[in-house]
Formats: sequence, structure tokens, C-alpha cells
Amino acid sequence: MGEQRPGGEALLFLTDEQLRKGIEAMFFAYRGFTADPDRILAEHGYGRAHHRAVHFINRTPGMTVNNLLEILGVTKQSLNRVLRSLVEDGLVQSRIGTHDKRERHLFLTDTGKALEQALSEAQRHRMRAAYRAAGPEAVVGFRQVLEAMMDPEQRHYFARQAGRDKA
Amino acid sequence: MGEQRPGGEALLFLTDEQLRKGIEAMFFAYRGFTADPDRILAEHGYGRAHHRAVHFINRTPGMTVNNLLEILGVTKQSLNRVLRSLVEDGLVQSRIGTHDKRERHLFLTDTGKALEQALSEAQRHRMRAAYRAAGPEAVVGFRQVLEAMMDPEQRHYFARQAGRDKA
DNA sequence: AGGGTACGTCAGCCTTGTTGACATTCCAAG
DNA sequence: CTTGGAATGTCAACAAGGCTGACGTACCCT
Repeated sequence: MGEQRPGGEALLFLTDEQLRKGIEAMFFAYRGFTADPDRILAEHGYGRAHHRAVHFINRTPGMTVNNLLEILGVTKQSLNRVLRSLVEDGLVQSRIGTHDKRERHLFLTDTGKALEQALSEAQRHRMRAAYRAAGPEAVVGFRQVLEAMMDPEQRHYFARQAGRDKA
Repeated sequence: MGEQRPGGEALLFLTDEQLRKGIEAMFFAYRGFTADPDRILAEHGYGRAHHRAVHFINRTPGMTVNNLLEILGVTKQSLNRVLRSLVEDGLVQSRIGTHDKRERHLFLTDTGKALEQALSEAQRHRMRAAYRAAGPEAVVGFRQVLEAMMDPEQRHYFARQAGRDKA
């Protein structure tokens, strides 16, 4: 399995073995990535779906349900169940739109912000440690590969609001 | 929120905004990462759990159930359900251990190998495209950050069998 | 002979995804 | 002004895939 790609190009990083290692790295890393928030969520009786909703509502306050639906890529029924519990528990406020009264604009309450902060802090803590261990150049590469791995629509959304930081 | 880290160090890549972008990149990239296999799996009536089992059995033929349990980090009941269906469908063969007859050693049948190949090919295709787009140096950084993000045990397993390739 | 290990299995529960159907509200076009 | 379609909510039913707890069997090792 050494050289299945003739031509002598320096593409060793594209061997099947390298790709498989990358695949496994994604698998294990994602597990680590979600481990800390999962613990916090479990204490509150929530799951990852709640985390995702809270994350993006915090990111873009006032976003509509449809917006969120597109980003998360789930059905409205599935999201609705999650949103309902968050609203009932007083973490999210759903305001009827002023311009278009069919739309619901979503906001975090102070309680919701507190949970988001706790979840985000845990996740950023691990990410910070990983970034620090790997160094700035590795971080650039990390981001490049991740972005290239996204589906086009997601990459579009991701890149679109990347303008917030000057990098 | 510009400079919360005094000392003048060039740690711009550790700002909360950068970390948040990294978090979202992980989320979106993982979605892309699983999208292609998910489609294939759905055609066969399987889910990601089956993919993971098949992947690691292919990776280490003859591994025991307990081994697989540790790698996947799920309960034996959960894994058993998946393994049973794979054995029933003739994708996995479970052989009683010769040394220790309590153990079951797991192997892919030819059918199992075919599915693994199809799943792996889809995933490697995307990974290859991402690697190619980002370039070899980015790939190194990608791997470094992912490895730093894993839990220690998973990193240990991951690094342990990294010796297969000479990188 | 007995304790602990490896594995399988039954039962029940939860989260989170799905489809399908239907009601409501309301903007906008005819 | 009516009506089509969009946005939303909601009910029901279902499935995958996690989980815990309990129990049985086979087996190694002391």
C-alpha cells in the first residue's frame, strides 16, 4: 500500500493511510470536543441539541426560527421540541416579529446567557489548550482543512460571518 | 473584547472570537465529514454506530468485543445491538477465542469489507479533497490540533497505532 | 471450589432525529 | 377583498442509538 499514486509527486499526505488517520482523528477529537459541554448539559437535563440552539441564538440574537433551522439542518419538529423546553425553562425568549408577525425572533434570557457562557467556557477551555499546544501555524492549517471539509452551503454561512474578526 | 490578555504576546489566535470560530468550524466540518457515509448507510438501513464498528473491525481484524467497547466508548448493550445486526446480516463474523474462549474475535466478511470500502471511499474522497485544497502544511496543523483536542486515553490509543505510517 | 471476567440478552427509559397531517396567522399578489 | 402560500406551532407515531439495571452462561485463574 506504499505508492498507489505514481508520478513521483510529493503527495505523501494524501495516502490512504494518512487519510484514514485523519478520519480517526476527526472521530476522536469530536468526542473530546463535545465531552465537557455534555457533562454540563447532563446536569441540567439537556442534550447537545439544546447546546446547539443556545449557541447560535447567542451568536445571532433575534434570529428567526427558520434561520436557525437552516443552520442546524434539522426538521422544525425536532427543533421545536428543543426550543419549547428552553422557552418553558426561561432560557430563551421568543418574540413575535414586528415587521412580519409570523416570524419568531429568538433571544437568550439572562439565565440562557449564563448557561451559554458555562458551556462555551468549557469548550473554549479545551480549544484554547489545543490551540496553545499546537501553535498558531497549526491553527491556521486546522481551520483551512475544516473549512474545506464542509458542505458548500455550510462553508458559505461560515465564511460569510467570518468577517467579524479581522483575520 | 479586543485585548483581554495583557503582556503583549502575539496570541491573537487565542481570542474568544477565534476560539468560537474554531468551535463552529468543528461543528460544520463534522457534519460534512459524516454526510457522505450517512447517505450510504441509510441505503442499507444502518446508522453511524454500524459505521464505527465496521471501521474499527476493519482496522484491527480479530479485535475482541471488549477492545471495541473501549475504543467506541459506549455500553456493551448498545454495541451488542449493532454487532448483532451486523452478524445477522453477514457483514461481521464473531469467532470464539482460542486462547480464552470467553472472548469473541471480530472479523469482517467479504460483504462487510465491501461496505467498509464503500463507506471509507466516500469519506476519504472528501478528506482527500480537503487535504488537497489546504495543502500539506495545513494537514500537519490540522492533525496536531485534533490530537491535542482528544481526551488523554483516546489520544493514547490514537498515537499508539500511529506507528503504522512513517510520518 | 469459587471469584472475577467476558459476553450476551431482556426490559425499560431518554434524547433526538424522522414523516405526515393539520391549524393558525398573516403577508402579498391578484 | 379574497386567496395562495409562507412561517410557525403542534399532535402523533416511529426509529436509531445512547443509557441503566439485572441476570445468565461460560470460562479463566487462584
